[in-house]
Amino acid sequence: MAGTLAHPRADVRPLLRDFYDRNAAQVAKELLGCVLVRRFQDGRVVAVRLVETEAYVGAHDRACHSSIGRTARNQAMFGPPGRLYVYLVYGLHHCCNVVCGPGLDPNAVLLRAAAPLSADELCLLGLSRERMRSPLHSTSGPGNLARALDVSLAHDALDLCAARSALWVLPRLFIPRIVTGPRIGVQYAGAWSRRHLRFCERNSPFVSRPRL
DNA sequence: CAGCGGATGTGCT
DNA sequence: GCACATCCGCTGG
Repeated sequence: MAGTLAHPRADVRPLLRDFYDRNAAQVAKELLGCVLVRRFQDGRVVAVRLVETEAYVGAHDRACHSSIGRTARNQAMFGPPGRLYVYLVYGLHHCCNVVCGPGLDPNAVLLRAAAPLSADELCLLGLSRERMRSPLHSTSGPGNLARALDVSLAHDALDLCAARSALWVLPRLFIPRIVTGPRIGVQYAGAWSRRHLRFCERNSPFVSRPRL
C-alpha cells in the first residue's frame, strides 16, 4: 500500500477494521470527509473525498437488504466489517457499500457521492501525482460513483483493510459540517424511510439530488 | 419538476 | 412466472 504513495506520511494510513466495527449510522457520519482510494491493475490511482453516505442500520431496518435475511446477494453484509458489499440495482447500476458492525451485525453504509481532492488535500495525503488519475465519470450519485471508480460485482466482499487491496479509505483531514435527511429510494420501508440516515457535507456541490 | 424508459438480477409465489 | 429494485438521464410541460 505504501507503494502507491510518493511521499507517504506516517500519520496517514488506511482506516483500520475497528473504524468499521460500529453501527452504520456512526460510521456513515465519520466517513464524510474521508478519502476513498481506488488502485487499478496498472498501478494508477483515483482518490476522492466522500461527501454523501447513507446508513443501513441492520436487520430491523426495513430499508436494509439484511432485513430479509441472508441471501446469496447480501451475504457480504453478514460477514466481518471493513469489507465491501456491492450489488446491481435496476439492472444497470452498481451500488458500493461498506460493511459495518458491531461484530457481525449486518449493517452497511452506502457510498453515494464524492468530490475531487483539492490540491491541499493531495499535498496533505502525500499522494503521487504521476500515479493519480482523475475520475473519468461523475462521482455524484451511487451508480455514478461506482462507475467512476470501476467498482462492480467483482469487488463484492473485497476487504478494505487488507494489505495491497484495490480499494481503501484514508482518514479525513478535516471534519465537514453535516446535514441529514431521509434516505433516497426507500419509500417502501414505511417509517424507516423517514429516518434521517442520509448524511451529506453541507453545501457540497457534489452531493446527489435531491440536495439537502 | 414529474414522468418514464432502460435492462436484468433477485426473491417470492 | 412476476413485480420490484439503496439509479440515471432524458423528455415535455
